[in-house]
Amino acid sequence: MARQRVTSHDVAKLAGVSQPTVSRVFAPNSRVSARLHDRVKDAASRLGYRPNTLARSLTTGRSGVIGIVLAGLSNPFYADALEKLSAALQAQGYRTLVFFSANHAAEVDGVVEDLIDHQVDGIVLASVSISNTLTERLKTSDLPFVLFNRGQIDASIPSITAQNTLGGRIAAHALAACGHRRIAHFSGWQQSLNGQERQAGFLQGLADLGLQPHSLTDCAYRPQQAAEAARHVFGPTAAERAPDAVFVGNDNMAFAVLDVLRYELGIDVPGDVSVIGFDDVPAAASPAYALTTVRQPTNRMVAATVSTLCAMIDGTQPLHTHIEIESTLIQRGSARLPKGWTVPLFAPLAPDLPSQERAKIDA
Amino acid sequence: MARQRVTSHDVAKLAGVSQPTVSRVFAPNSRVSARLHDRVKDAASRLGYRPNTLARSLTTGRSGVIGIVLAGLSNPFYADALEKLSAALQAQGYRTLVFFSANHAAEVDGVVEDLIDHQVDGIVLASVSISNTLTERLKTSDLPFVLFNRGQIDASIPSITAQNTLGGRIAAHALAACGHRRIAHFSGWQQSLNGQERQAGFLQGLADLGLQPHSLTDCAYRPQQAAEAARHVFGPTAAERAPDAVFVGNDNMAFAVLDVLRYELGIDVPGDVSVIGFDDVPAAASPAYALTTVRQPTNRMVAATVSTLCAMIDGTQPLHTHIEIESTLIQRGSARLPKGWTVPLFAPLAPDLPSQERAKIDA
DNA sequence: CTGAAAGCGCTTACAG
DNA sequence: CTGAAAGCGCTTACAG
Repeated sequence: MARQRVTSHDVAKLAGVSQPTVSRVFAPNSRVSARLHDRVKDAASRLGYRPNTLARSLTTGRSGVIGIVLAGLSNPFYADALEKLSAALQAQGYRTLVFFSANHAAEVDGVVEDLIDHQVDGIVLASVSISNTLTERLKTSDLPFVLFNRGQIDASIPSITAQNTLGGRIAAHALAACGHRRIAHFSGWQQSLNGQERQAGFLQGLADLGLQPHSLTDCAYRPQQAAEAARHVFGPTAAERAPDAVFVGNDNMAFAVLDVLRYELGIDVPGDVSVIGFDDVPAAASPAYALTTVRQPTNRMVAATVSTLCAMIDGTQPLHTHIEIESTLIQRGSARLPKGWTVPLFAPLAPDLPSQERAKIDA
Repeated sequence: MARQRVTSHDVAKLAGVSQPTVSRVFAPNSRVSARLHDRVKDAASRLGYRPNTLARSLTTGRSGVIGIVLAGLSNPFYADALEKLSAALQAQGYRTLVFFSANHAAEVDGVVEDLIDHQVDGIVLASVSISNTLTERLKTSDLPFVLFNRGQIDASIPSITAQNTLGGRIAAHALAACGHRRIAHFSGWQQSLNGQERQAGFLQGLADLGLQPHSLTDCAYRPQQAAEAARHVFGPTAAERAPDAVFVGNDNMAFAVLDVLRYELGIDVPGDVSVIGFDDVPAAASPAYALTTVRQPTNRMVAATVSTLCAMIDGTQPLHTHIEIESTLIQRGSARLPKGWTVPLFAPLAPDLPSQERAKIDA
């Protein structure tokens, strides 16, 4: 099977030049006389020649491909992010090798070895479950990588997230402003920093107001678990008095909660219960959900991720190891906020991780 | 920047063997004595050696990567398909290089050149807008490729789709069985075979019953255009009598139609109007939509795609150039079908493209 | 500006 | 089973 038969040697022969000259004609910045240049271009197009990227990568040591590791695409936040990451990377001249790894840490680790074998120039880790041993491995591998939408205790590892803690705090204040006092939280995975921070912010927000949470349920970012939690906490068999509001750890879970509330339990949202999500995925804007939610600005998170990674690849120390993009509340119909209510200005939070640098970006 | 420093030479030196022996230890089927094998493995793990895939690819001529070209992920059908394609390919030992290309044919073409340069072993084209010149180019390039969810007039090009024509026909019969007589179609892109076939099937189904369509609107697979069409056809300013049912070219557009009908126009679905979609994406099952739809069996389409592509890569002629996977109606709440209604058994359709082989798979 | 030479890190006949 | 040799298709100093 001889695909891609024609090489620079063939072109050289036809054009009557040396092989390196052909190579130079196709190199970004090379000095070749106009005469030879044209002769080579001519021969190349007659032969249908295109440089073999693999061979180029082998000599230059740069493959021009970035690996992206994702848990999956069933959460539209990641589908959107992947598409945007890929576009932004492509704009920088990179291709993207995409790996999906379910949430087993072992699997993620294997995937990364694979990525290293393929000589990727850098990695974006966008999977929530990344073992610390893996990030350690990656650190020693000397391969540039950044965590997308995934915090990390280790302050030296570059990561880009939204303001998770602030977002949780905003949600608590908003729900309280609706008049609710029995506010539950169906949280994201409490083994992930994202999940922890959103919950911590939520508790902080309640504390600001002298409130206690109705209950805290770890739903692990799984819609099914969130639906279960909704049945459990709002259903007829609930042990204690049901909450009158719930802050859900992400939109994808919030949709499941809304479905259970409205169509299984016959609860009116926001008449009886208010719901606030996190992410602002496209479906949140659909009138079928009209989900009030804390927005993660994907575009800016992607831009920060790509520029950080590119800087690292080019050998520049990134300015900030951790970048937090502003989270804002998007008001729609699932929480009965008073007209004209706006998020209060909080005193800046003491960083919950003292060693962690934080850069608030507002471009 | 010396990443991946350690090579087979380093390992060879440490293990006291020749470099090719190291190579053999890491090759799938090589004969190496147990003693040397262990010594090499040992040295390799002490050095943290892993074979350089790029170098291997350069010599073997196989990169182990498959290119996937997609228009985008905003349609959850493709998000789901991408994840499954990637998993199935990975199970066959392939990695996936993913390219998104908006719907400009020129862009898709550029992407494919890029893929060829990267020495992919094969390509899955899952973008609706692929120029015929491109498929021609691909054919001459001698690179195995298959069209996923995208038909092609040229019968020699392998493609895997659902039974689009049959699906459209089923939708027409189902809507008629609801008692509707003014049935509109908001179609998929009429420049694509998928869109054409679904519409042709729909018209055929109506013709079976002696019916005429209320109207045909090409919505190009864009939810926005479908929403526009809904406003236009069902809105108060509609020129003629509004339809009482609509078959929408895919689910993603159907959601937009449902939103307009219910929340902008106050039309009861299915009380006033029945809606049927195409795809059966996960959100169709949500009670917020409860969309009755023609199912495209993604799993089986993916399996057929991967096995066809792998066969081609291994030099086997694929048994069928065109594989159509069975389409079935999923009954939910957006069409008021009589209890117990089932799809009639149709006489097989004369193939609308005489030259095209068709294989109905029912595994 | 251009060519001859060496090398990127593997694999694969070819001998032994 | 194992090693010496050649080669995959490029790029990059090195001379000229």
